[in-house]
Amino acid sequence: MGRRKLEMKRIEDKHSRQVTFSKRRLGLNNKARQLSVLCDVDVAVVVFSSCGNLYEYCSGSTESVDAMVSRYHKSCPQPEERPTQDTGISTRFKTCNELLQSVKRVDEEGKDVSMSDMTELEKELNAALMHTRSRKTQLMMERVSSLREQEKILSDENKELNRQLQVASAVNQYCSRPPQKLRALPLFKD
Amino acid sequence: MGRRKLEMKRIEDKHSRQVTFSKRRLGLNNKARQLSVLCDVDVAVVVFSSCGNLYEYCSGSTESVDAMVSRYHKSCPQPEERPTQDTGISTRFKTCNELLQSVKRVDEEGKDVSMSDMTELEKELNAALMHTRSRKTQLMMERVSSLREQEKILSDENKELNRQLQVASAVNQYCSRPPQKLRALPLFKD
DNA sequence: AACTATTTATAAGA
DNA sequence: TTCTTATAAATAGTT
Repeated sequence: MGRRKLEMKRIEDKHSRQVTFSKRRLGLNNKARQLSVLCDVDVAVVVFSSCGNLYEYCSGSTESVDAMVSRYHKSCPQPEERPTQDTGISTRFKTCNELLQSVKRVDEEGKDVSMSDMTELEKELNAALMHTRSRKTQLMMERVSSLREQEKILSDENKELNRQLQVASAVNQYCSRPPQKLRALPLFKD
Repeated sequence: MGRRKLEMKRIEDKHSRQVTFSKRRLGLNNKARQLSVLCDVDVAVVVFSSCGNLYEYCSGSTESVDAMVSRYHKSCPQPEERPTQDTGISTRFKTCNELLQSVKRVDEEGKDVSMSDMTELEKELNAALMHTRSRKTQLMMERVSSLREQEKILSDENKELNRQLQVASAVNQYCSRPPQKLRALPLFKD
């Protein structure tokens, strides 16, 4: 999508490649954000540039943030990943969308907004960011623990299967003795 | 981009949301692949769906997210000292502890600190925050991939054990037939 | 950084 | 699910 169709191969011109990288990296982040918002999922994008720089994007969901955060606080009292200092700021906004509307309004109305309004909005946005970050962490932690559980189940199942297999092999070994030997056994006496 | 413009908020209709998720997830992967090919960089995309499913995309078909991350670790022995991707701010502090000492000093000396010192410190703290966040994301991704790998290994082992067990049971069943029946079989003819 | 001609992605419909 | 198509969005090359 541009003045001409690009071949899907490495752009040889260094400058063009850099420009395309900047544009498309932002584009990718936008796509990730849209997917996350529209479909209510969490998305992370990580890009390692060839010279070793790291770029990442990470989404947060807007759904029932407060409930999530408090649940997370209750269930995860881990010192290492304590969600960011809850400053006691609570948004007066019901939804993240409402908050974004305010930002848009400020953006559109331009200079008609007071300093204190902006400060307030900054606080709100910061609080929303905290919540989002907490939720992201929580989702990842949940995913990790569910994988751990799955691992435990599989591991147990594995042990049990191994045991059964051992029993089965023992029986097989018994059965695979030559027939004449079998006939001599008490089991076949009658 | 479609028949009508979509509001950037959670799609409430479950079916539409699912359809959009499928389409856009593939779209995101395509964008990631294009970025990776055109600009010669490595890209990873991780999606956690709300019901806990994990979808990953990773440029370079042979390289897992995990491998990518460890490669990154190797090439950057001191990630905490690298300038951040977004701000380009690099800390003049060798350690996080040194930074914290500065904060403490500011806190104790109270008003004797200039505005520009505070601005500088704010920048440093912000940079440190960025690094911490990146590292956290990386560590979590690493954990998720290694757990996924472990899950795969166990799952394969499980399948194989089940197969072996099935064979073993079949043999057992054969062996546990009553002796008179066994004697009638061609195997015991002579 | 903006612009704009094109290409690409995709929402809704079938 | 898959295809089609009208339309929105992204972006390659230009300024």
